[in-house]
Amino acid sequence: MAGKRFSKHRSGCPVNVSLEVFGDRWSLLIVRDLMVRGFTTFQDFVESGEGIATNILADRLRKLQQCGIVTGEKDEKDRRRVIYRLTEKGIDLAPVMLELLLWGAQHENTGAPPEVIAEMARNRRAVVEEARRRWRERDPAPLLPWLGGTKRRSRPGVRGSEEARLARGVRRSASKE
Amino acid sequence: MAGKRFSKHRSGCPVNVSLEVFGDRWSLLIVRDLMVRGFTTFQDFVESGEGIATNILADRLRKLQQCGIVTGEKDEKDRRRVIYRLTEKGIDLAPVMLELLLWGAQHENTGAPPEVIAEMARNRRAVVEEARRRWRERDPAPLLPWLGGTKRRSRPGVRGSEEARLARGVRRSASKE
DNA sequence: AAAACTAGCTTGCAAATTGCAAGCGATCTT
DNA sequence: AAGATCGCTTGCAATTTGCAAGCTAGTTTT
Repeated sequence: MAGKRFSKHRSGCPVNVSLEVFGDRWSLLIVRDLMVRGFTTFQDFVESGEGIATNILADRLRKLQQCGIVTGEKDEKDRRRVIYRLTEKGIDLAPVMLELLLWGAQHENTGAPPEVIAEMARNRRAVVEEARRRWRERDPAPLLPWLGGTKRRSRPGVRGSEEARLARGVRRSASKE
Repeated sequence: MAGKRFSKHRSGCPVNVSLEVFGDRWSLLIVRDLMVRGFTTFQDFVESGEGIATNILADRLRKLQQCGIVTGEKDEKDRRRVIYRLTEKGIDLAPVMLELLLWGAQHENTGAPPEVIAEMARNRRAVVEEARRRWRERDPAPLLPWLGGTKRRSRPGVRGSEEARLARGVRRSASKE
């Protein structure tokens, strides 16, 4: 009960531990796609624009499962498929993801519309809460349509000002902040 | 003016761009040490516990300077020394760092006192504002004493409940959130 | 002012990780 | 029964890392 400290980690600093888990080019992109783009299958990631190699993808999915951020279960309807989902530990990365997004959008040359970014920065809580809601209710519609890979839209036509509503903090949880 | 999109990046997604800048094991640890431990010199990082190799350190410091997160200027008093500091773009990573810290502390086995973490989670704004204040005023005292490498404490003896005060959000900026 | 020392790198090299292409077994589809 | 598809695995070359050693400009000691 009192022998090993911080098990396998190089240092007990939480920042270091977090980076040991997903401090590389790909892990958080996978989490992003699960969280924000409604991806669920291996194929989704392979076709996902940034061009991850399949061996790396398989490796990262395995590691993310091992540390409890992602689950993978066989699809009932097509037994070849594995359906990947975020665990609660995984969806808890939403604030990290959001801050990463805001920083990148504010300081680098990205494809994100500045007004939307500004609104998101103003309504951080609402954005995170919306991400959580989608995860809870397994809503597969992508959270940020301007991200590009808009596959699997639920009802085509309802979307379009989705990100604007979101950024404005329409959801009830946005009362204070 | 209308030729190349998103200059050198693989995809215009802000998350991807951010990860291209500091998505590796070491970059954010360097930023952390500059931000919360008051590190300023090459030597500080070398002795910093996690054991970064000097070639990697030199490389990361160079890259962080190239993308405007860090500056390096010769020390007036000892011309061998280079003093590294965060730019404003660099200190803007404080929210990312905080969320990374909170996630790690809440979900992994780390050395962070749970009560302090809980308080920090409750007072995110105050913590970030305190980090900014220290950066603005060039206050070299480490922000998180329990992080370990407590070098260069300003007045030894005043410390000890520093992190507790911080977490409780003592600073004026913590009024709402 | 010579010798010894220090800070911040650079270099060389072995080991690990990555990217790319091809292959493979299990599961649909026709 | 013959493809096509899905989620991987394997092989291999290229890049990146970790470790030790060296090197240069500036500093302290003698």
